[in-house]
Amino acid sequence: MYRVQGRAFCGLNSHGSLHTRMRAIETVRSLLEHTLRTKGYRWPENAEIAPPKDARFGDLSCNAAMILAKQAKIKPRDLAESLAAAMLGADPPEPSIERIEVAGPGFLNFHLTESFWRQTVLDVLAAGERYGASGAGAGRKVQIEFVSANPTGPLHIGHGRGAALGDALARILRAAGYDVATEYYVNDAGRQMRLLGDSVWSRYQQACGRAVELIEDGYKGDYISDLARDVIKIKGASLLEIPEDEARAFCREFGAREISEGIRADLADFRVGHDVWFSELSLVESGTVNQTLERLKSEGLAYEMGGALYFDSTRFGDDMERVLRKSSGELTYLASDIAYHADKIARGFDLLVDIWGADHHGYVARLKAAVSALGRDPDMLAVILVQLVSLSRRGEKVAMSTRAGEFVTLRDVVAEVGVDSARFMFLSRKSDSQLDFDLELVKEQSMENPVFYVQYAHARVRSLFAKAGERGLAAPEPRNARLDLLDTPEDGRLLRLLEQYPDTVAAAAASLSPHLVSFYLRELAGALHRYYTAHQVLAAPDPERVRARMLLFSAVATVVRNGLALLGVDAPDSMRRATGETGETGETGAAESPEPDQG
RNA sequence: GGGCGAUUAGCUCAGUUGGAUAGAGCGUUGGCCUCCGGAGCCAAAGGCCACAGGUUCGAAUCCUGUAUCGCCCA
Repeated sequence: MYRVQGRAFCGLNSHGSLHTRMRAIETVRSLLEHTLRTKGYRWPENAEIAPPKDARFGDLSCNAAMILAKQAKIKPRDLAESLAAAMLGADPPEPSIERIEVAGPGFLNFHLTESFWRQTVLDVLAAGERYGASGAGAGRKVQIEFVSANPTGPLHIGHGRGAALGDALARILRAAGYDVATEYYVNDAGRQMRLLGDSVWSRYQQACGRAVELIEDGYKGDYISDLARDVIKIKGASLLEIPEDEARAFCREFGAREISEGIRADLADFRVGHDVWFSELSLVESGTVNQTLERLKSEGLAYEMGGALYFDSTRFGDDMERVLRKSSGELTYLASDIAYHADKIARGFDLLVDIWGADHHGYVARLKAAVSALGRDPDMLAVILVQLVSLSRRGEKVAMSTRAGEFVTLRDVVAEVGVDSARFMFLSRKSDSQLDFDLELVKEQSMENPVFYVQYAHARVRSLFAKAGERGLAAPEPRNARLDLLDTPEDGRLLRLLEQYPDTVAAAAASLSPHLVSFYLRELAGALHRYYTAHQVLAAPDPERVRARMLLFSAVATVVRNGLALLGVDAPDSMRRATGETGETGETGAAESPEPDQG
């Protein structure tokens, strides 16, 4: 997470900071790199400077000597000793380094001065909500495509996981200095849309009294009947009078539009927005798909056989050729997916991130092959596969069917547990592990759901400041504050964590892993709670100490707030109000009866 | 039959891309309110990192097999 150099995701990590003051890792690295140069060594490729897991090993630890030892033909510890001596004797001396120790097989352990860490409070307060932001991404253009569910039904909880992930990733990458665009690809062409239209059409006919069978493989949820009733409200029975093709088309377009609007509303209520909604149909109708296929053909990467058109993806590492256009003339999803990604590439993105459900993993190889075929490095496409979410209630699995009464839609789940809980839960797991989402545990607000633990840390500070206001204590001025009074172990812990935050954000961005932020926040909140128990703030021994601790707490609250903002989670001033309700006030019915709707 | 992902404490999960004595929360057990919010804090117990080999100074991490679970494909 704190790698200083090496291969991060697609090589996108680099360095940069909004702060004029050197950060801890940069300080150490710069000193060590300079020392290595004077001794004729180069910085080893995979060396890293990172906080060790055991605080006894100092603030930052580096393994460079162990890596260099082999080529230098020196014992690792001997090399480390000579490097340490050289660094301590550097001219001019590095004032923020207190001491350097050689330990274990040859680690260099750096202890920085307390006054270095105390400066972090000023950094945080000066940067405010920008603290943690960096230029690490150097403005590189990243596109994140996520959710992209077919507009054939409401979003379910699995989509929610992808939505939370994509949205948080966008926020994190923006904070880390990337130029981010988010996009939803609407599969509004093809067979599934026909099935949707036909499903509504058959329900419509039934509702109008015509005895027809439901179509095979059609969509069967209650929302289909609802759509059919909506059609009747608009059109009455008039669709029965027009040619059937037109009636089906109307049902299809109407259904897709209604469902799309529902999806947008669900996402908005989940605090997720996309910059662009991109229509598959528009690619087909504009001829872009056919142009792309022609291009592949002319380059010898696609060929006709038996009336069908094949993409020769095997030459790019896929294990079989893939059909682009069936002999019936129908285009496959892959055909428009390739055209879509060609379009993305043409828009000049440096990195494309696709977030898919794990059940689509079979598409990764062929789409990467497509990117290669389009003449680009396949690693410019990063596919994040989100494992499925299993829903349970008190340990009992909740069936993920569309049967009435099951809480399967994202909307229902969010109405029950709240946006904050749901988002934090999704973002507290790495994306490629399966997630068990227990509705009762999440709702109970027990520590099984750490969002409250983190939010409480923020609320604690805020209510403390409210109390300070009641007592006539003014918010202290950072200038001239006696930060040297932040001298307990608990102070040191908080200060170091505050300093780590920008690295955490940059690491989360570079590895496309929002869960690093949520784990960080749990640690920071824990350190705050511990501090709170160990020391008094407003009732500290002397006024200077009160001011110093208030500044520290203010900085902690800022970082908690900033971190939660990256996850799209609220940072409340008080936990006294119900936290399950968020964003919009619950619309009537949403949180009402959990009983199966017998209608 | 092929492929992808997973397997770490009783449960849910981290583990900084190969580093030092493997961590957290929940649960269990035992402590902490004269004190700014106890939705909190402290401590203890709990591990053959699925299994077997291999690579090297060093492996939960990388390689090869095997087992189990989930999912895709034919």
